[in-house]
Amino acid sequence: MSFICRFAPSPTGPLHIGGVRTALFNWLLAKKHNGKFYLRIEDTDKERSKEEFKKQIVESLSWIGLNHDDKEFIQSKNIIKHKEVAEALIKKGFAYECYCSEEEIKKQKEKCKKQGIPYVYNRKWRDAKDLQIPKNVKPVLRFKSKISGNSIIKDLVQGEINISNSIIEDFVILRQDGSPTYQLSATVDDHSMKVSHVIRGDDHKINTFKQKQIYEAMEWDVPNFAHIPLIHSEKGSKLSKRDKSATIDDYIKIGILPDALRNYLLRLGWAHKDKEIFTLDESIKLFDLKGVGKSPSKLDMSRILSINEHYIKNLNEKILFEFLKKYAQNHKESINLSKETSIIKSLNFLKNKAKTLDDIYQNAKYILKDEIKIAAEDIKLLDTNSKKIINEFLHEFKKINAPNKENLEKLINGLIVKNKTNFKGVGQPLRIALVGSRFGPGIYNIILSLTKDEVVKRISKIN
RNA sequence: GGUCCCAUCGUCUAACGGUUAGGACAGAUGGUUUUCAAUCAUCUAAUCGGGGUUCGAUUCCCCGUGGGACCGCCA
Repeated sequence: MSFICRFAPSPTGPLHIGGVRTALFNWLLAKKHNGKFYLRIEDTDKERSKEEFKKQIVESLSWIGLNHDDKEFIQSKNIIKHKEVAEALIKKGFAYECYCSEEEIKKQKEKCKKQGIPYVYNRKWRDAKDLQIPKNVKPVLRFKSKISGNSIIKDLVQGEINISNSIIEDFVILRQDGSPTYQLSATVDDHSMKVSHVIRGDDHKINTFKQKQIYEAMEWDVPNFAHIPLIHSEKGSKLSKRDKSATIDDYIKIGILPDALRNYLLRLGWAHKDKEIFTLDESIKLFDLKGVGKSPSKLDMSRILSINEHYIKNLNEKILFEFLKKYAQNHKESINLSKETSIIKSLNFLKNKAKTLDDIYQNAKYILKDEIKIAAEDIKLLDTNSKKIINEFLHEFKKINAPNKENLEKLINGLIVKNKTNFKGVGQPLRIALVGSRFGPGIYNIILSLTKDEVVKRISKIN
């Protein structure tokens, strides 16, 4: 059996994390079975579709490594084909024109609401040979849905879903302006792309019953369906693009690594025993739809951070630096070329303090910037005694030709004894002088990550 | 309101019908340390309720309850 999967977002907003997970599951299944993974941009809503969103979607997917086969499909380019299928459905007796005005429909809905009964289009024009066609109304084309009986879909995640056909109305497949609606376009495209597995969000479940009828009317093979539960916001409702930390850009902005996000998303609603960390290869090998749970899961930022931390700690420093460099370029200030080597050298301790690329960037600021600002609260800590101590340090430090951990340790231990203080008594003022804050990396790490001149310059400034 | 779906620690989840209900994140406590972190050790914490079926139910069935999705000429 061939596996042809697809991710079909509409470019009406930035890609959010639920969409990324849907794409991931499709991608994983395709890779696992040596199949295809396509990207289809569903841009038939001309009003809301924007080129910038399409770009953002494509870039986000490529950022997280979900590369698609072939060029992306642009749905609007296939409209002619969709209309041909609409024609064919008319010929086969599965579609009809409906001349109800929008007001008429609206009235019906209100009436139903008042009576407390569910609205379904009343099929007025379904068999309306003797109805007078109004001149001022342009028709829509509706699909002739089944009226009686039940329909079942065998969902690969949800199991069998059984509904009564009476609740599926005669849905619109061609708008007043003649353009195809989602139900038609998606079905026609899935068929012509030979999609074998449609993996999408839970919110499409009802659509499946509509689309299935189109497949059957056209005598096309019906693909497999898998509806995965939605991701909920921390509040517990469907994730919307307005939620904070919903779009993938929100995560990129704080410096989440693509692999970490991929790993997090994989584990959200899917598990393989007690395993938490999955390399890309492992996830391809181990992923299956059977392991996908049926209940929605909530987003958990601290979990994302923790996984990200894990990936940062385990990343080769050269690669980590490339991420950092790119991150700084896009979201902060570019890293000056002259600072590159000292940053790479310092990454081994910087990364141990970081949950995100932004943390690394912030902690590395004292290397990146030639001027350091001392926080107001920390200036207070530099009293006369600590100034005296760091001046003594400076005096001795200048004599050292090549600073290393050993000779620095000797120097500082000497100062501790001489001043009858402890490590903190020497370390804290030094850290403030060199980094601008009482928080920061270990004091030896700081000194050795700066040039001798730079250390001298910064300490000399304190007086 | 109608239809459909779901239900294990706060969160993500594991557990052929037989486990002291496991792991991870978060939280708490202690050790280490040079500040913040990190790290190590320990701890707290869950099968929504009620009925069945069964020798035995987290697991199967029914009913409640709670949560969610859908109900567009959006996708």
